[in-house]
Amino acid sequence: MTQAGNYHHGDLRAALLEGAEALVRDAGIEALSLRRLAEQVGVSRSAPYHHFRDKHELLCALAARGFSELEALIEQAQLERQGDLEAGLRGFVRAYLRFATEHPDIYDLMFGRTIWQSGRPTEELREVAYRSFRRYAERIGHLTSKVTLPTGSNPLRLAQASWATLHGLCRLLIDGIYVNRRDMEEVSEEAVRLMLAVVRS
Amino acid sequence: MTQAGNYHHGDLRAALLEGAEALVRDAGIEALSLRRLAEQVGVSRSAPYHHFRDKHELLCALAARGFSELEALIEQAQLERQGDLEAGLRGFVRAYLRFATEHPDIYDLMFGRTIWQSGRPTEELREVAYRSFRRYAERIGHLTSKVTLPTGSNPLRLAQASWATLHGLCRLLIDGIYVNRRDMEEVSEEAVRLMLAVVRS
DNA sequence: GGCGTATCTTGACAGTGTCAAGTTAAAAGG
DNA sequence: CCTTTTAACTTGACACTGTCAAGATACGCC
Repeated sequence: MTQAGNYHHGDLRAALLEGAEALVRDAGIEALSLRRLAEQVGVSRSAPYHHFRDKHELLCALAARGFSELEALIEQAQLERQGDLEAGLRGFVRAYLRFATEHPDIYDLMFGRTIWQSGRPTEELREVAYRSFRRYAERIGHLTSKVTLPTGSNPLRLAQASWATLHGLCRLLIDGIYVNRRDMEEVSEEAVRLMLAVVRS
Repeated sequence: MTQAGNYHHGDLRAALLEGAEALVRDAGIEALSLRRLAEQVGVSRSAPYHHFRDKHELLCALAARGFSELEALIEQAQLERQGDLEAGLRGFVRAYLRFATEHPDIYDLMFGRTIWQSGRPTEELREVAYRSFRRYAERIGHLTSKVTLPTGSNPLRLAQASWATLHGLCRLLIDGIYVNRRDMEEVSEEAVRLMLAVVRS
């Protein structure tokens, strides 16, 4: 049965993932080809196919890693820093933006249509992705438990809409439509204002 | 000098653009290859290179077309239908979402990192894209000219943040992360509530 | 009618993802 | 300890892709 590892190479699967991440980090996602990756890791071009059915499946594994990191970020966020809702929210938004801009290609992979639209996402990926959002929604729900939302609104919808805002900001930034980082910081503060306004109505 | 057209083929440039759009519409963006396009139009594989420097340049032209359509949508929107701000806004948001979901690949092209991040966008594209947003910002500005925004906010920031929200919603939808269209309609109403709340504070 | 030039074609190259068939080496069973 | 099974890996090949260099073609202009 062999517990996945140390055959000829050692642990090729892990090495591939690590190599892929390095390649993406250093040269961008379009530089990540299976052949190049294989060469860099030091194995033949079709060795990866014994650990990933597809290039697509490798990308899913990469994205899943990203979601794990994002989930940690969400859980560690102090949404109410010393009772100050605005400061807490702003801190979280800033952290989210930093995450996206520090790993733009990974973020693109995590939320991009390559994975979700065309090829079907892995079960593993779907799980960790949805769990991330659920955690976020829970925290937003807890945050708004003491206030009354506008008629028609509810915590889940607010969570979805606010995530969409956050996500849109990140995309505009990492896709290169708005290039000025400083500007985007101010826009993100405006986004915080949007979120707060609905809570305080 | 020959005003761009009717040599051997007739007007290859236009035929290529039309063919590309059809190809994308019918089979998705990943089915659009220059060779396939050339074959479909009925010319040799490298004929397109006499009208577009690159594949990238053809994609830019395609995206520019999309922005023209989007600009028309923005200018025709009735943001204040019979004095009802909420109904007008909701109508616009719905129209924007419809635009994105009806041409998902084109929308992805218009705002995707393929064009804006990696290869530099064409001058033509940059112009029409920025003009679209400027028009939107102007309309939002006009809309908020009668109310007082929260301290720190201003019409431009509001326009940017609200577009980000809209854009984020579209991306989540067309990238296949949220698949339920009905749900997204409700989320978009929540987004409208967000925009309205900040105006009414 | 000849010339220049824009337009288009053919051949070629270096990439890509992926598969089929063969090889190696580690684990399992006697 | 030796054989058998089986997972891991390699090599060769195929059909694609974008792009370029060199050649052929046909149109507009003088």
